[in-house]
Amino acid sequence: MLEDHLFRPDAVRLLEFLRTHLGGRGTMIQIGGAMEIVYHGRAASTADAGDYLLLLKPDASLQVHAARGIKPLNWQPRIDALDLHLDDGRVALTAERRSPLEIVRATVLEPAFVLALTPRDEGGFVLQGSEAQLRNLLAKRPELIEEGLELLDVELPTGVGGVDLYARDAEGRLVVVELKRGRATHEAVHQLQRYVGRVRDETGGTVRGILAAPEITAPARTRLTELGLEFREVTATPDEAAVDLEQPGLFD
Amino acid sequence: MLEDHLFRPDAVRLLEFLRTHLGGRGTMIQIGGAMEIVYHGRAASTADAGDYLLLLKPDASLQVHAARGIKPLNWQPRIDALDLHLDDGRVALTAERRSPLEIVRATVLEPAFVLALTPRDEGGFVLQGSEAQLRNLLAKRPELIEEGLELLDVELPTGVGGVDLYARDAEGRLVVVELKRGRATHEAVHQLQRYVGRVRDETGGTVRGILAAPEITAPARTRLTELGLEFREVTATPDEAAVDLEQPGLFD
DNA sequence: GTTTCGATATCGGTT
DNA sequence: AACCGATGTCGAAAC
Repeated sequence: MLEDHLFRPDAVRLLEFLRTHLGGRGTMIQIGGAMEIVYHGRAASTADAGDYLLLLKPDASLQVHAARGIKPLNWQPRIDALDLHLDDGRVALTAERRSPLEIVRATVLEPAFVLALTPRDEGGFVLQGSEAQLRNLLAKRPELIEEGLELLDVELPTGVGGVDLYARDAEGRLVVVELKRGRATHEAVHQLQRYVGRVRDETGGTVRGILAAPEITAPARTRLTELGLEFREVTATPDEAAVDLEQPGLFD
Repeated sequence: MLEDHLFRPDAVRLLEFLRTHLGGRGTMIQIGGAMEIVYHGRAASTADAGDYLLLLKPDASLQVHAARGIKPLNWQPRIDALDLHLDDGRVALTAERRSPLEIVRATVLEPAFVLALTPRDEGGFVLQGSEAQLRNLLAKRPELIEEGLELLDVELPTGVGGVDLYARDAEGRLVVVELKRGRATHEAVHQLQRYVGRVRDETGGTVRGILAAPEITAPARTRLTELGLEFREVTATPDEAAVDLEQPGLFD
């Protein structure tokens, strides 16, 4: 994985190292040390001289990490052009992106190390517990929401967004179900309200709205009740979704 | 910044390295090499053996990066407990978080390198062009939205969220302004609709609703018009916000 | 390409 | 601690 490295290189050697390794397909470059970072695009930012980690991945994404936080200080999801040059005896790395037009420029003041990595293709990655999985589970077992519920559609487009689950209850009334994999907030309540209103307008009949989530915030619960909508607790544990996945299914 | 390192260490030496350096305040650890990653918490995931970069920052955040993407494969914004032990001749690093209870475990199959970094405190970081800055600018210069607009309040709470700008127009009508720093979507339209409805209910008078953003999506524009609401283009360029910042201001 | 929506969202502010 | 809203959100799927 570690292809090459330099410790405390001078600017010329760093530049040479970068030019050598940046061409390689599948090569990942990491620079650690004192830098200044400038970003200009959808917004703009400047980071004064400080120690940062700059990571350039094989997919042409770039991120600059400081000592804190999951999120990088600056980043670029995809770089279209990369320029390297010496600027006043320092390596300046300018990453440009079109659409939107943005640049991130790192001026390397004092490089502590630079690594050239060639990670092998990553293995499989499986995530359990997404809202999509919960939706598939409930689509197959609508009785987990309410006994007698008959599924009509999944992800039904309404013009104001897609209805997660569209169904008919035991008494023949239409039911709109909005799902959340985590704690539902008042935003989810308003989302449900929009869907219910739209379906009412389109069908002219009685339409129930159910917010199905493992939890709901107190203010959201209040607002939900005011609007005549309902809440159903559905446990979205990864385990249950996994159990579901073990069975061959129609929607997986 | 680079305090210590090992290349291709065996498990015992890696474990010793980690135990030595993890205690240090302000120390950042990076492990690169073949690993397996397991996550269990709000969701659950497994990553098969592959080459990853594991980054443990001084703020007790952890992230594992694969060869693609800005976002880590697995992460933990804050670790409450870290366990290191040898498992079948391999270093297993288990990071636990309470509230919510979650774990990320990395089993290091073949470490390529490990670094101990002590980044100096980062320098200043300034971001220009946030919605908050746009709001401050427009609060000081409401005429940029409409001539004759008189500001009444900023971030006025309404029970369904805060109104970005609350004002009165030249003809004495109340105006609710919803701001977006980027392209406004139908969510912004519905947000504005909620605010306008709430203010109408509370005041009983005529209330105008203005969505102020640099752009608006076509569907959002259609819905906005249907609802009798208005759009005003406001350029949220970092440059203009920066110009504003150069003047000492009330809201900065 | 645009739009939409989920996310282990993260992050910061306020209550 | 819960709640709320912005984010340079990112990223993927649907159209």
